[in-house]
Amino acid sequence: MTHNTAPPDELTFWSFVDYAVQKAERELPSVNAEAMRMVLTLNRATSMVVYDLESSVHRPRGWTWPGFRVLFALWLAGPMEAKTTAEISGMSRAALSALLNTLERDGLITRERATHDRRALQLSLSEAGYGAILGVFRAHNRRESAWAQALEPEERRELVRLLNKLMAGSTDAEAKFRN
Amino acid sequence: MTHNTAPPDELTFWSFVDYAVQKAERELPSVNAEAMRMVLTLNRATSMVVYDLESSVHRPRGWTWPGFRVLFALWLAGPMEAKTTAEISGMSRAALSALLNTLERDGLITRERATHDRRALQLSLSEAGYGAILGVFRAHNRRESAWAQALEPEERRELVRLLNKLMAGSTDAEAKFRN
DNA sequence: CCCAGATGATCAAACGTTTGATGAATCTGA
DNA sequence: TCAGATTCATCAAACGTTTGATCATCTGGG
Repeated sequence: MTHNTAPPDELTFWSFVDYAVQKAERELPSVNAEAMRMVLTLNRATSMVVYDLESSVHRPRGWTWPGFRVLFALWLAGPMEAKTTAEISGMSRAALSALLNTLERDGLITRERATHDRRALQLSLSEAGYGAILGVFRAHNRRESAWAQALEPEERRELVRLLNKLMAGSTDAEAKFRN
Repeated sequence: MTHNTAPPDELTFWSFVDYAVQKAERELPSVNAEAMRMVLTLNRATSMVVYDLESSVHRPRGWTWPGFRVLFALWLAGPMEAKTTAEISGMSRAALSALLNTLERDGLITRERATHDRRALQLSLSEAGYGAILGVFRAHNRRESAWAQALEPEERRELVRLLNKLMAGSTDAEAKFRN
C-alpha cells in the first residue's frame, strides 16, 4: 500500500464496493475498475437475493436452496436421468449425488436404476415431494415478486437481457464451466 | 401437472430458464413469470461467473473464493475487527470464524485480541498474505475483464445501476439479511 | 468376440455455511 | 456497586460443494 488512505469510519456491505474500486484504482493503476465493479456488484446483489429467499422461504420449511432447485426441476420437467438433473440445476454429478441422499432420506424423491443403461439413474418426485413443491414454489415466487418490484417492468427486461448477454459472451472468454 | 408438455429432447443449463418460465406459466396462471425469470437468470449468470473465477483463479492457487474475499478486504481496508470483516465480505460471524482457522493455518492472516475490548478480534494480513494477495488479485481482475468484455461500456454501467437499484429496493421488500 | 477406453455414479477428504448453544467480556440501570 | 442484558467469538452438528479416486457398465474397433 503505497498511498495509504484511511477507510471510512463505517465500512458496510453496501459501501464497500465503492471504497474497494476507488482504492484499487489508486493502488494499482492497471486495474480494470469497471470489470471489478461489475463482478463485485453482481455478486452482492445475488447473494442478498439468495440469502433472503433461503432464509425466509426454504430453511423455515426444512429445505435448502439447492434441494429446492432439484425438486423444482423434477416438478417442471418430469422424471429424468440424474445426469440431466445435474446439468439443468447447475451442479456437478458428485454434488447431486450427495444432495440426493438427503432428499431421498426425507422421502421427497425416488432413485431408480434406468432400464436402458444400468449405470444411469432415473429420478422422480415422490408423492410427498409432489405434494410439497407447489406450496413452496408459491412462497418462493411471492418473495421473488417482492424483489422484482424494485425495478420497473422495462428495467427488469433490460436486466435479464444484459445478464443473458453476459452469459452468452462467456464462451468467447473461454470461461471454465462444469464438465 | 394438468397440461402435460414433454420437455425438449435436450434440456440444458441455458435453455432451462425459458422452459421453466413457460411451463410454470401454463401450470400456475397466478405465477409472476417476470420475477421468476429475473431471479433465475440472475442466479445462473452469477453462478457461471463465480464458478469460472473460483476454478480458474483461486482453486489452482490453493485458495477459495470466500478466503479471497477476506484477504481482499484486509488488503484494501487494512487491519480491522473481525466483525467488520464479516460485514463487508458478506458472511456471518460464525462462518468467518471457521474460515479464519484455514487462513490462519495457512499463515495468511493474524488473529489478535483487541486491546480496547477483550472480546473483539483484530485481523491483519500476515507477511505471506500480503505478498500473495496482489498477484492473485491481478489474475482475478484479468478474468473479470474477460467477462466484462461481453458487454459494451454503457451496458456495464446500466447493469451495475440496475443491480444497485435492486439492492436498494430490498429494504422495501423487508427482505431478510444477515444480522 | 473381446478388450481398451469412455461414461455414469459414488465415495472420501477437505472446505465453507447455517442455526442454535455456550462462554467470556462489556454495558446498563437501579 | 452489581446483577441482568447485550455483545463478541467460538463450538457443534448438519448440510452442500469441490477435487480426485474407484467401481460398474456400456461401446466401438480390432
